[in-house]
Amino acid sequence: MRSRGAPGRRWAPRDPRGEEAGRAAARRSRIRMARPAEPPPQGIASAGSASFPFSCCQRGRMEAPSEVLSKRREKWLALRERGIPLYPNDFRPSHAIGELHERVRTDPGSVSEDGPRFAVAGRMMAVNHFGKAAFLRLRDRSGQLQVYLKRDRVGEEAFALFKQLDIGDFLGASGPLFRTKTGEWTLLADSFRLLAKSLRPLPEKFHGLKDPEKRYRRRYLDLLMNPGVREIFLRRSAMIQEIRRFFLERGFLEVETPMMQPLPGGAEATPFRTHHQALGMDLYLRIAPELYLKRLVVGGLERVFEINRNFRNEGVSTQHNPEFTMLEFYQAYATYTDLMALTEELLAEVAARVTGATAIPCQGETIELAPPWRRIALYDALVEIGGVDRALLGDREGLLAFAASRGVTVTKQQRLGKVITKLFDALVQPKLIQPTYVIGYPAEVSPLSRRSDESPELTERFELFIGGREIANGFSELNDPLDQRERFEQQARDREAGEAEAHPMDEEYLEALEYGMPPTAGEGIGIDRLAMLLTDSASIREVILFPHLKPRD
RNA sequence: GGGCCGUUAACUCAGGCGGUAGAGUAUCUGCCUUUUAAGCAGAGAGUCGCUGGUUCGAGUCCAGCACGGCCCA
Repeated sequence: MRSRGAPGRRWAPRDPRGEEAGRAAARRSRIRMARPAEPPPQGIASAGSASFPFSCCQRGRMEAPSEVLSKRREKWLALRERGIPLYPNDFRPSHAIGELHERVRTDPGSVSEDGPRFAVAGRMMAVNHFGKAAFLRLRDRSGQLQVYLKRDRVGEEAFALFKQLDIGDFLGASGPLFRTKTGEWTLLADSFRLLAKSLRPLPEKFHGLKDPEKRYRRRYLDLLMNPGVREIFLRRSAMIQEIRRFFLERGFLEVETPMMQPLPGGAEATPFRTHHQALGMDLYLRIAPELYLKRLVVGGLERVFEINRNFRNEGVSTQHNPEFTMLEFYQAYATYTDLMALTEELLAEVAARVTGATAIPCQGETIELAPPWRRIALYDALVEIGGVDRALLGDREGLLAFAASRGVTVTKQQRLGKVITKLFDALVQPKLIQPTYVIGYPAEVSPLSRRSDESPELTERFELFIGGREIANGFSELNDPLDQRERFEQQARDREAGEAEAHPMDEEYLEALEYGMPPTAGEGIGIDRLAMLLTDSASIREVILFPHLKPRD
């Protein structure tokens, strides 16, 4: 039924040699009248019918449509009655709008009112109506272009149709480019077509869409109306591409490991539980890919990385979304020291490529990502930055009292290492604005980390803090299967003592270690947190397209 | 989980001590063939988040609930 022949192509002169012929054809028939109106499909009401086949959902409830919505529906039905195709899909733009801007920038001489014709398609974002002419703005993925529509050029019938169209509709237009008297390059339409009709008005053009709830629930409108939002997600995407390139260049293999796991390991967190019907078994959404990635190192994939989602069944905040994206990477024959150097290089390079500089703005301050970064031992940080008396560090009871005095809540059964990290989170972390590695974590809070050769109660582990937020966590991996078994056993005892998030015993992982894992270092970097950093966003919801929200009702 | 704040037209927001609901944008009608948040004239548009209470009378006061935001845990 759809015409794919010459008549259809006159709207899309992809072959420059066809432009002249196309223009002539366009003059002959300025509006592409549709085939005779087909009878409406069964079950779809026609104009005047009591029930409209449209969603009446307003603010999450079913309601009578407002006047504004009713008007659009009436127009929609009227256009259909006239046989205007509301959703044709055979228009082919000859250029993206950005390509036209590039052309007039680099070769303005080749473009004029008498010059080549172009066909563009996009959403109509604004229109200035005059009596017998109109300016409108079409936006596509690459930019925005003004189109000038004159009745005596597109024809009376087509112009009358245009007057029935709305902001938000998709249009295709073709014609030459000219400059208005204010100097703006504008497409002088020989013809246009409706490509998709909209039934709902876009938010107001000047104030846009501000209500955070509406922005997140209807992110498409947010993307349309708030230019900064689009920039954030373009930058997030660029950031991930640069990270991927960085690791691929260094001989890392990108892999994907299970999201549904029979045992949720690799981190301390409450998992989401799900169920496999056919297998009749419970599964957990992963809280980390760590144990699977290390199995791959056992299997000889000495450098692997994964960028993928983790799920943690915890509260929602400006720093936490139940699902979040994590980069994890593992490198054999490396230590946590090597990873600290690698991470400095990674983040400085990614920041420079994505933002243009290694110094980035962060909530009113400037953060310098160029190496080297500060490194400080956990206990020194507690004393020097957190104001903890050094004499208290080995004294669990004294620390408990100190924690209570600072309003840090610690449960009675929690062991010393846990108290230490809680104090750190409350007293030190918010002050670590410039990139800082905190090193030397107690073994009891690091059940997967290799012990330090000098101080076996500590591990070869670091956490990276930037802007007061934890960005990365890395360590030399524990590859001694006996020590690993003992750590798991201690975790099991902690769990029995009430630590619900203690790491579960994982016999299959231990079996893999028993086959032998080369000395390895591994690290996880929170991609959402990094995106917040590189876009200067205060909330994680600003860097996640569809952050978790409760359903309305 | 706790505290504070918010929810009024499609969008952004006003609504003093309780008395018939307001503006701008958008929409509709008329005029306008180089506008830029176009302009001029006119018109229409609301379950004031939900439920209950107080009151002759509730957008406004009270209670509960829902959703969201910020802070704390």
